[in-house]
Parts: sequence; structure tokens; C-alpha cells
Amino acid sequence: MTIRGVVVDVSEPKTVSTQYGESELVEVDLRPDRGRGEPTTVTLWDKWTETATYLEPGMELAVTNPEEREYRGEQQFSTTGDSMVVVEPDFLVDVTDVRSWVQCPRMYYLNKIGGTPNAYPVVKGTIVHEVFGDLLRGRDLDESIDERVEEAGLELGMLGRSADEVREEVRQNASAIEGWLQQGTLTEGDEWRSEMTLVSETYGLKGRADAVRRGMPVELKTGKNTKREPRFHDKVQATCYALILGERRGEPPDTGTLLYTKNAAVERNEESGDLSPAKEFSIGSGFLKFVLRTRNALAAMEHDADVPTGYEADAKCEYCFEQDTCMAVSGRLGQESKAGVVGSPVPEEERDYFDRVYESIERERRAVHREYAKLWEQSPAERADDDRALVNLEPTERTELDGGRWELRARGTGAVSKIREGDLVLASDGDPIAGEAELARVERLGPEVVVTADEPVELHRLDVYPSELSTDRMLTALHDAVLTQSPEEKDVLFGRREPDFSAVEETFVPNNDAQDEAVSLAVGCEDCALIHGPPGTGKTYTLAHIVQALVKDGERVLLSAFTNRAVDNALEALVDQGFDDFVRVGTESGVRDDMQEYRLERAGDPDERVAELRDAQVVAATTATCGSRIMREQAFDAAVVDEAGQLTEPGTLAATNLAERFVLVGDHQQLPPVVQADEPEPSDLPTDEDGNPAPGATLSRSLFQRLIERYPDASVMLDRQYRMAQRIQAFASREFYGGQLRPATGEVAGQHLRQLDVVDVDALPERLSDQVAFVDPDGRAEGNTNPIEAETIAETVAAYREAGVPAEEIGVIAPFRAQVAEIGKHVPDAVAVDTVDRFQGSSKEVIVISFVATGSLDSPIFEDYRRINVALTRAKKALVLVGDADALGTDDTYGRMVEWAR
DNA sequence: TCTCTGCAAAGAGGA
Repeated sequence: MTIRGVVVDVSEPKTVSTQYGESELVEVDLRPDRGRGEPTTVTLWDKWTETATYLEPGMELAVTNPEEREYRGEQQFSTTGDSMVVVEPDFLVDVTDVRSWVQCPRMYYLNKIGGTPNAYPVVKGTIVHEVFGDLLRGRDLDESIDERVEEAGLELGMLGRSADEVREEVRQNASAIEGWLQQGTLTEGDEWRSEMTLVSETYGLKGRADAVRRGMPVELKTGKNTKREPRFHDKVQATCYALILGERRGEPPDTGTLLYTKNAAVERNEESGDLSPAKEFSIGSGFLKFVLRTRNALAAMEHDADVPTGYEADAKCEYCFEQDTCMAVSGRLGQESKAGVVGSPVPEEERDYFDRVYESIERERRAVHREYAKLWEQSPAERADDDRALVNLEPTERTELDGGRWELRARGTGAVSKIREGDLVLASDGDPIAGEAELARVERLGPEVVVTADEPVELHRLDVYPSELSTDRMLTALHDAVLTQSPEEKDVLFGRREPDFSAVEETFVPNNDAQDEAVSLAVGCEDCALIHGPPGTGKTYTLAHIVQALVKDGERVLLSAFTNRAVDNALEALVDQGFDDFVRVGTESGVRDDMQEYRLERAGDPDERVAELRDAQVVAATTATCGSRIMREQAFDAAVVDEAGQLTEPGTLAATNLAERFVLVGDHQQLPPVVQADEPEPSDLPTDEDGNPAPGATLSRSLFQRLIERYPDASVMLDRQYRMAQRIQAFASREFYGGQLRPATGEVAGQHLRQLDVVDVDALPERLSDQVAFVDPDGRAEGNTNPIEAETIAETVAAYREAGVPAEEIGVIAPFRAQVAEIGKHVPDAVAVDTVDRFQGSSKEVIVISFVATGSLDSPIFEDYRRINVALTRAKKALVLVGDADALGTDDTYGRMVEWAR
């Protein structure tokens, strides 16, 4: 049994005499049910009083196996010898973070904001870990080493290491592993699992254990340790895994193993001590509790987004390898630090910005943690209608691939989910938490589901695997922007100076003034240029011209965007213009097939790989990839960023940090960045002098929008659109672009379906003969669907089809995923049916929009008018709005839309 | 019960 609730009060510690002598206690008042229940008191005894010192009202607390008693008619609880106390159990602490926290809380913080550098020990450690896994899977040693070193070609090249030298070093480490495996430690009955993904609901921990042998954790270290005992922080790490394994099995393992593989390379006469690589240690309940208290200290600090000072630990700073960094960061950000402070702080507005963005990112991190919680929130059966998992798969085939990986196949159920091909997912035997689960890559979806994974799991279920990668990368981008950029480079970001431009006389785009001005602005900018591209205005085409013009000036250019699709589209535009001297950085599954030939391979000869990147004049990658440790070391003259309106501030910074100056291309009147966290009410946000949210106070306001509002003179709006008929674009132009958006030519303005040879307009019903139509089907919303409306949509689509419009040229847009699925049942596959959000960026001759809502517009999805802007501007020749006129009329903007469409 | 794209990850060194 576990008592869990929100802390309302924490008493002062008291010392009392008990039958066992003096004991300390703290009483904590909790409200169960996430703060909704009646308050109850939990007494924390002895060492758990340490955890009480971090507790504050508002934090969540869980106590396992408490003693329950009645006191004056009230139910009270207290810790027992079997109890575990967990602070903020929903906050999932990474096991490696507990390890670095034990070394020094400030080291944890520095790692978190600074990211992992491309350092040789890290890269080598990774290779040795992979070889370890291969050996456990019974693979040939030499073959494994050759392949794993080859795979790290790019990283090794960046570090100036030769493959031969690395192979030799890895071989020495691996021989220690092999020797240990052969020592008889590995017997027939040994049960091995390598790289085990572990998540603990009870203790709020997650991580990947290097290996688990007979239920006991084995951690591999590529360093040496000639002491008898494993290093303390290594034991802490292994014990965290023991804690999680204990939750799964009822009883934690009593032994952990550390494998120090460099011991094998130490000369016996050089150093005395214990040279055996494998060191075992026993895991007692006291140690398990210590590890959990450490985790609690970390979680409590994260609750308030506090910054550790280093005084929390008794580590000696003068021996610390991070001392210089630690002092420099403290100095720049004005933080208190045990190691001391060096340098002077950055200006106050920059420190405030850092704090605000940091908090926004940490809110987002907590939202990702809640996604993890959904892994165990519901039983598999209940999840049948949940779109974050594919359940009830029937495993059909398991094939071992070259390199020891497995291809797993299963029969699907045809259910829809947010899982897509190429995604990284948790593949499991049906229970992703307590059962066998492995990280896997989705290769194919459909009637047959195909994934690849390291272990041959019985494929019954796939779950979305939440990732903190983008939050981590936003954080390092923030770090780099504030701490590594020069004061001059930061002036514009912090509103201290108007962006500078030098005059450009050349003509780049002869037949479109705004596009030409955009290219001139971009080429002449000294700081930044902002290109505002409404729907259909040729922003990708313009962007490609900008890249080419910069290249012609001898500049090294970074081309980036939020999505892989946008990056590849921009490259396609470049290829169309006859330019293909670029390198595409990204994962194989992310890059479109026709761009694979430009993709930078990671594997190969170190010198060749790194030369390919270093010598590239144009490098293209998503902003997430710009934050990777490889890209962070690249430098560019200019960064050109597409889809900038959909990027968070720190997301944008990941790209702009790498360049001297930047060009942002986007449209802040279309969809804003996707943010998972519930953001504070606008009234609760700190504001700037114009009444806008202060920079970075919310992630859902893009840097593009902030800068374009702050520096209108640094921007150009592309005002001529090549997509929509005049009649179709009119409403969007008026509502969202101040009437500035207009058709590029008379031909564009006068487009009509009758111009398509295959279409017989006379065959269309009267109400669909105009370019814009409104239909009220008199439907009824049922949750997020409206079946009657879906039928009307299907009839409308059928009418266009019968008149000769090809299915490929018809698109249907709905606000909700559920309605998308409903409509999908009634229209041919070739008709694209999708949510507004996923339709952004594409267009069709005919667009039919389903509004779903009846009676009123009470879903938050209708609150952001930018969503209707996107929906209405996808159509070229015909647009049909299908919805309840009364519901739409309850809102002024939607009401005007109906008036316009009728 | 609102919308959702990116990413793999991996860690040595000492008084």
C-alpha cells in the first residue's frame, strides 16, 4: 500500500524517546487525490527526516508500506522499516543524473545546461558499450569492433582520431569483458539482458542498465579502478537500477557488478592494487534508501527550478575537473557557487531571459514526464482506444539481422495511432512497464507491423516513447546563446540595437518585388533579416534564392527548419534552381528518399567523414539536429531558418547560435510552436513594455514573431500569392494580413475548377459551383466527432469526384483527429484527410473543411484563429466549409467567416 | 478527450 498526496504543511523536526532510543521525526500533512482529498498526517522517521528538509507545500509525496493507525478519529500514517519515501514521484529522474548529483549537484546542473561535448572518452565509452552488448549477444569480437568503430567515423574524425588507434584501445577494453565472461561467471544458466530500458513509477526513476544478469545490474565503465571497491558514484548508479528492478520483481537484487575494463590494460608492475576488472558489491536496504533520498533531493530542486550551488555536496572543488566551467558559469549568470566565481555577469536582462526560458523549458520537461506516466496509467485493455499505443498485435516472425539486431513482425489490428514509420517506440510483450520491453524503430506500419530492435521481444504492443531530447537541446541552445555569443551578437536578441543592413543593388528576382527585396535584405543583413511569407507566396522559392545569393558571396550557409519535410522541401527548391552543392545532416529515417544521396553518413573513415562536413558550403539540418554535439561545433556565416513561426525561441537559437547572422522565414499568422505543457495564463506571465509576454516567458511565442514585432524595418512581407483564387484568399487576407495579401496574377485570381479539362462543372450541384461555399449539414457533435457532418463531407467529396476532380486533388481538413478518422471511413484513400496542423504547408485544388462543433465552440482548439487561417488557405480553386452556422456564429471571427463564405 | 515533430544513447579523469 502507498499513501500519496500533495504536501500542505511540514512540521519542525522533533526528537523523541522510543523503546529503541532517541529518534527523530517530522510530521507532514498531505492531501491525497492530487490535493483534492481530506488532509491526513504522515510521520517520517529518522533518516527520512532528511527528505522532509527538502519538502515544501505543493510538492507531491508518496510513502510506501506505511503503518496506519487511528488517532482521535483521524487516520494517520507513519514510515516503517519497509517504507520508501518519494518526493515528486511523477518527476522521472534519469539514473545517470542521480550519479552526477552524488558527485556534485552543481556538476549535474552544468551537464544539464551545457550538454554532452563531443569528447573522446564519451565516444570511446559508447563504442565499448556497444561491443559489450554485441559480446553478450554472442557476436564475434573482431567483427563487432570493426563495425562499431566504423559507425563512429564522423565523431572520431571530429576528434582527429584514427580508426586503427581506436580499434586497438577498444580491443584492450573488450578483452577485459571477454576474459570476465569466460571466467566461468557466465554459465549455462545465466540469464542475460543487455541494454535494458527501465522506468519506475513508484520511485520516479528511469534509465538504461548496461546489462542485467540473473536479475542483477551490471554496469560497464571504460576507466580503471585498482581499488577493491567500486567507485561510490558507480555503486549509486547500479543501485538505482536495483531499485527499479526491485519494483518489477517485488524484491531488489542484493548484488551489483561494476566492470572497469581499463584495468586489463594496466601494467601489473606499474601499479599495485586490485586489477581485476569486475567488482561486486552488496546492495543493502540502507543503500537503496540513501540512493532514493539523493533522487529526492534532485527532484525537490527541480520542483522549484532552483539552481544548485555545490554546497549541497562535500566534494572538494579544487580537485574537480569541472571547476573552471563551474566558476565561469557562476560568474556569467551571477549564481552562487562553492567553487567560487570568475568573470563578470552578463547584463541583467540576459540573466532574466535565461531564467524565464529555463523555466519554460522545465515546464515542458514535466509535460514529457507526464507522457511517461501514461505508459502505466491504464491497463493494456483500456488502452485500445488510446492513440499513443498500438495494442493487441499478433507476433508473426522474428528474424535475426546482420549485426545482432532483430526484425520483429506482427499482424496489426488496423487501429490508428500517433505512431508513425521511422519513430522510436517501446516494443513490448504487452506490458511496457513490468514485461519485456525494448526500444525499437518502426520500419513499416499497416496490416503488417515491422520494427527493428536489439532484442527479440514478442511483439504484442508498441507505445510512443517520450523523449526529453528536444527539451535538453533547447536548454543547451539557451546556454550557448547567452553564454557563448559575443555581446554584439546578442544586442538584437535583447532589443539593445536595431538590426543593421548594408545596401544591396543587385536584382535577384526580376518579376516579384517583395521576393527580390527579401533576397536583398537577407544578403545585406549584418544581424538578422525577417521574411514574412503568407500562404502560397513562394517563400521556399525565395529562400532558395537567398541561399544561392549568400553562397555566391562566398558565405558558408546553414539551412535549417523545424521539420525534416521543410528542410527537404527547401533543398528540393535549390535543386530545381540548379544548385546541389550541399550536405544534408540527419537520420536515415528522417531524410526523404530523394535527398538520401546528399545525406552525411556517420559511418566510415574518420578523416573522410569529417572532411565531407567541414568542406560543405551549405549544410542542411533540422533545428533539433543543429543542437547535436556534432553540429554545435560547426560555424557558419549565415543561418537561414524556414518555418520559423513554428519554432520556440530556444529551438530557433539552436540554429542561429551557429552563425554570425541569420535569416528567419515564416508566418506568425499560421500555427505557432507545439508546446505540450500547460502554459500559465497570459495574465500571469511577465510582460515587456508593449504588454507582450516578456521574451522567453512562453515557448508558444516564436522568436520570429517577437523580432518581427520589435523590428518591423528588418522584415519584408511577401505579398503576392500564387495559390488561391481571389475569392478564396479574400477572407484570410483581410483578417490576418491587413488586406495586403493579393493574387500574383490575374490568372491566379480568376482560377476556377472549370479550367480543369477533366472537370464538368455543370455536373456539380448548384451550391458547389462557386469557388467558396458554406454547407450546414444540421449535424450533432458527439465528442470530437460529428458523424452526420462526416457524411455530408463524404457526399461533397463524391460530388466533386463525379464532376471529374481527381481524388488526389481533394483534401479534407478537420480540427480533431477523431473526426479525421470518422471522415476517413467514408472517403476513398486517395483523398487526403488530415488535421489542420498536419495540412500546414500543403495545398489542393479542392478543400473541404469540417468544423465538427454544434451549439457552441467550446473546445480550446477553436481559440487560436491562426488555425482557421491555415485551413482556409490550402485551397486553390474550390473551398467548402461544412459546419453548424449557429455554433460558428457565437464567435465574431468565425461569424464573419460564415458571412463571407455564404 | 485539442493540435504534435524532432531526436537515439552512450561518460574518463583524482585527492
